[in-house]
Amino acid sequence: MKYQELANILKENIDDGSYHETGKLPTEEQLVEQYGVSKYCVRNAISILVEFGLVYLVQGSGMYIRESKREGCMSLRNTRGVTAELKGHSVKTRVVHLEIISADERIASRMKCKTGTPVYYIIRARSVDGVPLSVEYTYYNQEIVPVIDEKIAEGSLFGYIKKDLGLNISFADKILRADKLTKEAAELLELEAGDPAVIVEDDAYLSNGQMFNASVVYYNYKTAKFFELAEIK
Amino acid sequence: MKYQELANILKENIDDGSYHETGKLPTEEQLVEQYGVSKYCVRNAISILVEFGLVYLVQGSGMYIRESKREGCMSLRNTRGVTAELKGHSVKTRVVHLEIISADERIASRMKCKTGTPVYYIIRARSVDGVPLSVEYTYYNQEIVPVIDEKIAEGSLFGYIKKDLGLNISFADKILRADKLTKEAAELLELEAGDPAVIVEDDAYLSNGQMFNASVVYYNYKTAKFFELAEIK
DNA sequence: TAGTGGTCTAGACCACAAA
DNA sequence: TTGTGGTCTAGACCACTAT
Repeated sequence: MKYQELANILKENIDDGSYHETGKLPTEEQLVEQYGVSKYCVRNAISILVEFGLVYLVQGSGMYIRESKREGCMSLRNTRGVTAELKGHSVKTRVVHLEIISADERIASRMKCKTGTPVYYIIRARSVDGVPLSVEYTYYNQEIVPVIDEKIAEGSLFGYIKKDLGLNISFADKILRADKLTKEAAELLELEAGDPAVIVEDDAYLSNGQMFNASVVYYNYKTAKFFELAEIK
Repeated sequence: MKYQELANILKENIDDGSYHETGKLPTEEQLVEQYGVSKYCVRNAISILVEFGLVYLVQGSGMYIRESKREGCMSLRNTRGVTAELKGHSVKTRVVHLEIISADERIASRMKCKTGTPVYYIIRARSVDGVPLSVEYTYYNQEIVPVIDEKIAEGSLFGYIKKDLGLNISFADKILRADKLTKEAAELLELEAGDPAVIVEDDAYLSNGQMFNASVVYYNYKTAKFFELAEIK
């Protein structure tokens, strides 16, 4: 994809400070000429930069560089796994619990599967640079993901499903709220029961529309921050 | 814009259940023919639906309808104001405090303006159907927004800035976390000090790149939920 | 009025999914 | 193999900004 490559080039240029003097990108026309691609590619590349919050556009005026303060924050939109998100830090995952259970009504409804379907129930605790970050309670439909062992669960489960199983993960619904920590989650986060937590409920789907994973993650309120870029129209 | 109109039509069709039987939209080619527009328009329209989480695309297969459980949830990405977001409910805004102050160093750094710049400092409390939803602490640069009175602050400030002042609001950076409520915020939310809260810090910019508004909003953990759609690539 | 981003068309060809 | 979404081009014209 030409436009993805162009986006990468422009991203590097921005990081290099190549456009620092003017604070804006070359015009569409100039980019078309410089890189020998069509306007379609240029606009597609730019829209990637916009999505990442690197650039904002003003019709009739130009494409301006925008620096955002996402440092140390996690993205809610680009699910690339915590490890990739917080690179440069030591992210460790500990598997607290791992078993296969038979879906009761509650779980079946949550997982959009039949009661009795075998599902993995996994509890994982994550830490960043030695500080607890999150506790995750997650279910995987075993009919879709046949094998998960402790070693696999210590790494990126999404990565495993994509690369090793060859399944196409497509999208996820997330619901985000705050609540008091349960005693159990508090212990794993080295906090007190009743302390606040950001809670993210996550339903993940394959490209065929099947839900394969449902999870609830409790985040350490002292360290976890999320960022979001909103376009206002 | 043809593609925006087409998106609206398709959105209605989806709500009507016109595509219920197959669970998917007509093919791109069919839409091109049916609506007499180019593929460009069709794809732009579809990408709006994708952004809203109404549809997901599978290359080589089709465009599938996707229902998400955003009911009662607020969006972090599409900042249209709480009132529009939660329509069907009675959203009330009470202005707790409103004054003009001179930016000290801390505020000037936060607002990216010079110390001494006059800024509005406003505290607002919102309720939905009589239940407290949020407490907002917000600053507006008075050099950009010259006049805010209590009546204006009771309504949509963004709407006022856009429609009445004719300024172009472009984008916002948000940081999201959880923390314990202060005593003051707890009182306004009818909760206890130390109770959890989702906290959203918001920096809003005009299309010329100027920041005009910074705010911190504390949400009632018993009622406030946010949703987010993540695409996984 | 000139510069620059946004919309739209027509058409070619590629990549992936499903039968 | 056929259907369907994804990429890419060339070119016309519109809408907004800045001067």
